[in-house]
Amino acid sequence: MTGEGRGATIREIAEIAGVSIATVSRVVNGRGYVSDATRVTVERVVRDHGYSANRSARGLSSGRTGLVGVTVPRIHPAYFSEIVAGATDALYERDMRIVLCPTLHEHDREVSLLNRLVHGTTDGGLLILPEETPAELQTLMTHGFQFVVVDPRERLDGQVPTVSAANLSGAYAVVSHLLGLGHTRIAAITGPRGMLATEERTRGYNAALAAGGVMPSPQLVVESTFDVIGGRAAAEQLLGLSEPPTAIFAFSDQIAIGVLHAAMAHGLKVPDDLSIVGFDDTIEAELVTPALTTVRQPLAEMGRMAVSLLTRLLENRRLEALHVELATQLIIRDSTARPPGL
Amino acid sequence: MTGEGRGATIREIAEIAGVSIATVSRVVNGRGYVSDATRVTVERVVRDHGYSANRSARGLSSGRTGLVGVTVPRIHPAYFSEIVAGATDALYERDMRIVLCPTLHEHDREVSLLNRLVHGTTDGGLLILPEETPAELQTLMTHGFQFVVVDPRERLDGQVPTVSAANLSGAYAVVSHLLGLGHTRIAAITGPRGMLATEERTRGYNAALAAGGVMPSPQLVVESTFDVIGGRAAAEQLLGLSEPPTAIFAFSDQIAIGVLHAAMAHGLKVPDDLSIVGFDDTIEAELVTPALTTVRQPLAEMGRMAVSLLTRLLENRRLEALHVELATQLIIRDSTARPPGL
DNA sequence: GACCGATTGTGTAACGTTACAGACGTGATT
DNA sequence: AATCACGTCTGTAACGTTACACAATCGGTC
Repeated sequence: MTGEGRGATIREIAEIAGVSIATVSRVVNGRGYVSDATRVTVERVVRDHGYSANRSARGLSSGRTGLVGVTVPRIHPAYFSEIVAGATDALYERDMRIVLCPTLHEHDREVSLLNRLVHGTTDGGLLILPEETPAELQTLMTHGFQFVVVDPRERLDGQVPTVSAANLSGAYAVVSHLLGLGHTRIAAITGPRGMLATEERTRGYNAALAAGGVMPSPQLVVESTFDVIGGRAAAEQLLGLSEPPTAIFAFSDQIAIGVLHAAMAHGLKVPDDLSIVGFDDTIEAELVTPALTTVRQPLAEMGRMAVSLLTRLLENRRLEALHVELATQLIIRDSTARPPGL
Repeated sequence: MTGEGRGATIREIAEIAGVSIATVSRVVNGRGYVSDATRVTVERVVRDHGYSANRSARGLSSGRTGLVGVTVPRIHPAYFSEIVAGATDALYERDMRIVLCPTLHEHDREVSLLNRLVHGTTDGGLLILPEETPAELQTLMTHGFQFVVVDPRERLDGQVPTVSAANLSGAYAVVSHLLGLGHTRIAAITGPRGMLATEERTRGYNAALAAGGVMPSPQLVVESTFDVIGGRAAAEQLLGLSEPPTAIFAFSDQIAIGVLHAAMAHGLKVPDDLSIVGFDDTIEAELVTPALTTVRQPLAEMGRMAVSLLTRLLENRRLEALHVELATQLIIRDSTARPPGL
């Protein structure tokens, strides 16, 4: 049945140590009463024989697997990998491991993946930018699956625990910064319509313009995907206007880099001829020239926070009503300056 | 004992379908003889009740967990995440999942992690740029743990299956390209001494210089860490020489970006005043300006290949003597040109 | 000296699955 | 008629652990 994978069983350890398996179990798990003498003896035997509990058996018996499923659209973009890195780190401290499931943005794949994770594979889940509708997430909850959503795609009401960043205030800070430099024709290249991040940042953008007494102009707001290609195309559109913007607020660093490329293609110097601001503060922001002014999202921290919520959830069984929003911070680098002629 | 995690058990499915649990198991796993009629019936019941086998129970009974442990220094740098992405993808196709373990470059952490992975947690492992000494890896093997090493840090002899990239020929192609452009003062910023990647690329560098009839100059070879900071510092050193190089071959894209920053700080135009070549072809290479000429390592492919080796290993029990080296390819972009004055 | 509560240890029934050893027809072959 | 091979299905023993009920020991206290 089993492979030849070495490693003593709890029964062997018990026999060698001259105690019952229950005692060994209690020593290993650190629960229940065990005298110091017995504990020391058992611990020595365990160490000498390199014993480590079989996780499948433990999972079957206790109902805990020590595994947390993490679904994520794709591993690769820095945005996601930073969140995952934070989560993995926090889980490691709790002696738990991560089961990574990239969904490739495919809704069905994500659903089937979750179904499989639910039953006996994992203790709970972290859903990063999930494809599920709020209704599907509700269903998942009522089925007894414990999870935390990181960076929700849509607004989730009440029940589902979420961790997100302060998108609105981040966007507000960006536009205030640009207004402060003297810009008035400030464009925005948003993410896809309907996404929470897009909506919130747009609201921050509008609010800051209003506070600065600047009339918003519809043609200065262009929708895009959150990547370099989309950013570049949107920037082309903006730079082709009869009265082009002097500053562009890109809703992701990737978009901002696309803008940078477009600006160069147009022979514009950044930040002298055009100011550019990104969002996220992934590593790329500091690699490009000029280094991007951007909004720092505490990505790793979001991952850690999500783990923290999840473990509390797993212990207490739905305690606190939790929607956590972590603060964002404007990072001023070299891609923003006063508008030309000022 | 168990949590309230819903989901029917195999016994319930069997009862509803009017067959034995053994039959359900055979249908679900697609092994053994089952008549078409029974198969269809069981499949319908399974679908209707959203049944999915409890993985812990399966793991306990069959000795297979369907989980593969992946150790990786850090998740985040594109270099690693691309390999992991490839591996995850390949595992998904085999209905297996990945248990991700970042080692943070800590040798002890990696060892303890592996010890825990060995017993009943995973079926095997993928060790990306492992910290273990060859001797430790040998021990691991003789203990019956099945694994594949991706991008070995040191040369591993015979027994341990490895997947790596054609470092030597990649480096050779870089230097040939630079020589072809007319460069003769070609510097190299290597990775840390002793690492296989460093050694191989250095050999390729030297071989190409020799083939081109160019005398190597020791002061043109500088050691660095594989990151931007190290690259920048090493570049400063090279650019400060009385007779600075006209081209710099960086042993990673990160290093190359550091060089780019240093060049800008020195007021040098790339590629007009200085040609720069990277290695890896991670996304960053295309983001920066000018886009980097670099050596493409098929990172995702390496991950996929490692999975392929591992699954064969898990099925056949050590079949083929396997050291796979995947081809690299020179990608010429905008950071290389003829040397100044030619 | 009987009883109590606090400690420490034991024995064993789950947990849900797979693997294996059959049972039972059913034709074909001897 | 006996035997065999084959296809289909059943029943049940593991797998290694945890949780739980319960025994044993030991001071103290009435």
